[in-house]
Amino acid sequence: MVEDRREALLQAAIWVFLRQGYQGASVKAITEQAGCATGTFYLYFPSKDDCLSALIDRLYERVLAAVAAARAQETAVTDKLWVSMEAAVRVFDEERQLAAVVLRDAPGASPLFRERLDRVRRTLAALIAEDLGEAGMAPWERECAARMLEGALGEVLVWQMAEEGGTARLWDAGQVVRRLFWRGCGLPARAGASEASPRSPEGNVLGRDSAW
Amino acid sequence: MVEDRREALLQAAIWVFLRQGYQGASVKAITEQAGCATGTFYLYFPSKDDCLSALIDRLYERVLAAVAAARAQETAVTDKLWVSMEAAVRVFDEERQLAAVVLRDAPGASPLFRERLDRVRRTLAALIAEDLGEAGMAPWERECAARMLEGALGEVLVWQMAEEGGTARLWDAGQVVRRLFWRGCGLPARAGASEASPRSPEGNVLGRDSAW
Amino acid sequence: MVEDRREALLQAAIWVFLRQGYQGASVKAITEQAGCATGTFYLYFPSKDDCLSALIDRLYERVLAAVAAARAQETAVTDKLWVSMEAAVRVFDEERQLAAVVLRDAPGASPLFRERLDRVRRTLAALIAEDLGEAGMAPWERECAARMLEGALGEVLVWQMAEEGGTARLWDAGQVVRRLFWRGCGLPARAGASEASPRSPEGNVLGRDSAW
Amino acid sequence: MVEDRREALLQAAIWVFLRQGYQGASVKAITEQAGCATGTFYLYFPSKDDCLSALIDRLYERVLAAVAAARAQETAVTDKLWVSMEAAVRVFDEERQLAAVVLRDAPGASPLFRERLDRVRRTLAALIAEDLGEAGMAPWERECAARMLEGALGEVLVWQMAEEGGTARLWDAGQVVRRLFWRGCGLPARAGASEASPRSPEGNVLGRDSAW
DNA sequence: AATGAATGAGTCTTCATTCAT
DNA sequence: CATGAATGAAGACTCATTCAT
Repeated sequence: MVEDRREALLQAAIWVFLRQGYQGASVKAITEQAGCATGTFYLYFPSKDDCLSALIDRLYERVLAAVAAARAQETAVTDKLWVSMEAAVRVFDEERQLAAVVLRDAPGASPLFRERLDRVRRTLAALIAEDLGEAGMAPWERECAARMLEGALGEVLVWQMAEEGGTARLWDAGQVVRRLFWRGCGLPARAGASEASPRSPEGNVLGRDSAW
Repeated sequence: MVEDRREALLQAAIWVFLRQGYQGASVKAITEQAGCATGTFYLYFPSKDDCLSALIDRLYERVLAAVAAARAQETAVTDKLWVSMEAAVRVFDEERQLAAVVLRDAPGASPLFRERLDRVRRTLAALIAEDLGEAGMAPWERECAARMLEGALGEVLVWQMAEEGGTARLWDAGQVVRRLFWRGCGLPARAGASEASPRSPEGNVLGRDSAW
Repeated sequence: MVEDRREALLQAAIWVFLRQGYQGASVKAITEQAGCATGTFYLYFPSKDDCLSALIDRLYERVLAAVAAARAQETAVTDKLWVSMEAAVRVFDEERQLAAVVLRDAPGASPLFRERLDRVRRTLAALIAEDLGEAGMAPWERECAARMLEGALGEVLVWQMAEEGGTARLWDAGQVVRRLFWRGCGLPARAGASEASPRSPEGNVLGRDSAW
Repeated sequence: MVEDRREALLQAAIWVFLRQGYQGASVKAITEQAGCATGTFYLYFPSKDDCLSALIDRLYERVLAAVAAARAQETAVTDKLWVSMEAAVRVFDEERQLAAVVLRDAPGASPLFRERLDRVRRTLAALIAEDLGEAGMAPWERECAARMLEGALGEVLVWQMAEEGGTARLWDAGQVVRRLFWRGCGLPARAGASEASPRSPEGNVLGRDSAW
């Protein structure tokens, strides 16, 4: 089916970009990984650039959708912020390779991607900043804090992805970031937060008694 | 002088990488910007890759030197951490273009750079983690927190560098990150911290009475 | 019907070749213009080359047929030559797009087309040369003159086709060429020749009193 | 020397275009013929297109220069026209391969070349038309006649170039065209014209007694 | 030390042609 | 007959790197 091919190519692109970087990856390498001929790539993407753009869009569609869905469940502003962060971390965790490619390679690949990435980032940052505003933070700090959160999550993701042997503990790391950010913003402690959503097989690494 | 040439080439490389990205920049563009012939580049760098490597090294030499110098002035662990962050922000602010190139382009350019970048990052992260350990944070959280801080500072830097019209407020943004991180880690409030080192012309944007 | 499809493809090919040139035109563009799928093209032509070959053949079949028919009406050699030229111009005028494609694109496209084109040209040139021989011109000049006539008519055609706004006056231009060639060959003036076959809507542009 | 390389590439391009056509010729084939590497081509021409453009310009620079020089020697209008034609034929004869490439391949290669070619053609046609005007021909016929002459000379050139075995008699053929055109325009016979400039080794093929 | 012309491997992309449906 | 997705060879062009001067 048409969508299967496109999907296979996108997955292959993620796989190859992750290993060779965007610039280092040739279209030939992608199609070989996808199991089709070079020309086939161009039946699904106008250019190599458009392929990466599609990946960027894909990641943020998923993040935005998850965040929107999570927020819809809550009424209180701080609750919305709290679940938003969780939703974002969850998507990063589930789509870790896609996320690593987009967050690591796209910014340096070309101003084009930077701009595209920034559009969605601004959307997310605006959401977070809005929440923080309602929580009483001044405008400029809000923006900084929102960007800080994005950078922190991205870095933690890329860091964990680089760990050898599939021992990545993205989810746990995401929880740490969330907690630290939360407290840093002076928001009210959330009792039992950490136990609420253990996701890593080993269970939540943060003990109940942790000052965290 | 030999060092002048090398320096001119490094500056030219920063200038060109910042605008075209690492992969998008040709050696020819760099030498033209530096005012010398293409071949001359190879008298000072074995390859284009080595040029970026030199920039990575340069940034971290400066960061590490500044951090070390700042720490030497303090005795208390929390004080060391506090001034370390300030020192890092100061270097990022002073070498903003260099920092933007290294933090934005290097990770996506090749595994080679990722590795090199990671070596120094680990050094810094270890320092921060050590401080946090003495401040009572558990080992795993410490690492996460350290990475988070690095990611946050990098993101805020790149974000501000992208702002049009030279209105970048790197220093202010760095302060916000520092404060938020500090509180997030549950470290004791530092009275009057923000007023201690106003660097942006407009003065510190965070008013004395800010909850921050 | 089968012939309809083939005809539609040939018309589409003319349309596309005229705008993009033979090499610049893709089979896909032709089939899109013809309203069918890419593969369908190959049910009617073994290759893209054969399609242009078919157009070359088509033009010269028509020219040769018209010339033959016109000549059959006359008995005197000079009369045969005179009406031959008129017949050729008429076909070029009626099939101006086809003629423009064949005369403009085919020679440069490949030795293959040059050869094919040349075969028919030789046929026509031989006819003309024969007439000129009976009119007393030496063998070598006859050949030159015949080629000259072909080149002149082709050039005038392409020139007029390039004129903007559909103001092409192919027929008139053809008449001028015919007259000039006729006199150039030292053939006896043909009284009232120009009035005999006004074809352009505006009527013959050459007034009766013209030295021409 | 720099100009040598460029010249070698242009000559190689003529050689290859003549045999394979413009589109059929690869840059690799040109550089191999010129004895240098593929990339070298791009040190001298921004693109393959620019190479053909340079050839077009070169041909017409030479034609225009020769025509201008010839005209400068004459005062009477008909003399100017007469020597103009001779000059053009001489250049076509001397630069026969260049001329064949430009006249045969350029028109079909792309609208770009058509336009470029047409600019110079208009210049030449205007000159001829002007002369014919002073000789009493009506405006519209003048233009037709000028184009006709261009087409005739071009066709005769390409025709002769296609002859096998280097037996091309371009100069002779050009003389025939000139004579026929001259008489066709009703211009006064030029006594002994043909004997004035025998150029082909075999001597002028047109006997003194020829009606021509 | 400096130059910059030359190299040629490698890239993205196009497109004539095929063939399973 | 018709389709149009798939193919893969080929081509224009780039650019890091070298080296004779």
